[in-house]
Amino acid sequence: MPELPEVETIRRDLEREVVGRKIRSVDVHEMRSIRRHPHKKHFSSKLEGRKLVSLRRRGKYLLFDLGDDEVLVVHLGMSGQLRKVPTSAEMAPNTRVVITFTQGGQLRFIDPRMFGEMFVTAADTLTDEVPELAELGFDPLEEPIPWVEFAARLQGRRAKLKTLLLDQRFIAGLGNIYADEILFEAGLRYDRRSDTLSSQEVRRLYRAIVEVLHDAIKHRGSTLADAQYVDLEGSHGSYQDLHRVYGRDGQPCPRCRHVIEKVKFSGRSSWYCPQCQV
DNA sequence: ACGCCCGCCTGTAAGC
DNA sequence: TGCTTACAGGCGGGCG
Repeated sequence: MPELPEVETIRRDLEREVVGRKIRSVDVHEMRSIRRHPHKKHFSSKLEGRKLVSLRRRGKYLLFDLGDDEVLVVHLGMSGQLRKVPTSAEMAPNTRVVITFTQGGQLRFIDPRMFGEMFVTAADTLTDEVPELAELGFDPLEEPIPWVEFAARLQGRRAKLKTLLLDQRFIAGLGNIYADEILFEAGLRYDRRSDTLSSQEVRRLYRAIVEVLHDAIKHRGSTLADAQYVDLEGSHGSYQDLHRVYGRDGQPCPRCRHVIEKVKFSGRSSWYCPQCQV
């Protein structure tokens, strides 16, 4: 799915193209995509007539401020897309929710696998009603922490590094692609225990997190061969061309030329260089 | 508290 | 060619 760089790319597009607009009508084609609501009307009536006042991102969540203390929460899951299209555009397969604006144009939520979701909730009870948001760890770009604090948090756990990077309660926004790319950049193995890092290694890891994410945003995220991730306009990202280990088993390491390996780690694929990641 | 597995879904590619 | 299986960027729950 979209990870932090892809969600941030979409957020910036939405800010320019959609924020400030007023919602005329909402069509829900699939209950599963609004599964926290008891029925379609319960969701659509909370949006119709409202304005998208502003938009924030926390980790992989998009939070639209609707005014009147209400928030539209969007999580794209594994295959979710948000597309801004003219009202006359043909309906793409797997379109789950359609939001029509008063000045014309639509925002469409397309999601083949339906792991993504949208819901409206009160802003002041957001964290009570949505525990996964309340428990979200720091966002490395929106709420960076001092590296000594990061060091303390790593020291306080005895988990493998990749497990921690993927744990949204520890750090918000990373997924399988960027966890692997960050660990490569930092020169650290996926299975290195978090409490064994030297302070130099902690700094390298923190710097790698920030650099890889910034770089990926600069290139508008990663679109893999399945083309599941596209931006608001339907365009691909280009950061996949700069991946140094993800999906590159059998190819030479860009740093030391040793062959990149692919392993299974807690049920999913991981790529790394066995020579320069320690 | 942690690690591991499953289920949630559809779509695609690889394997037989 | 056609069927089966594995796998895919996420996440929550349950189990030992």
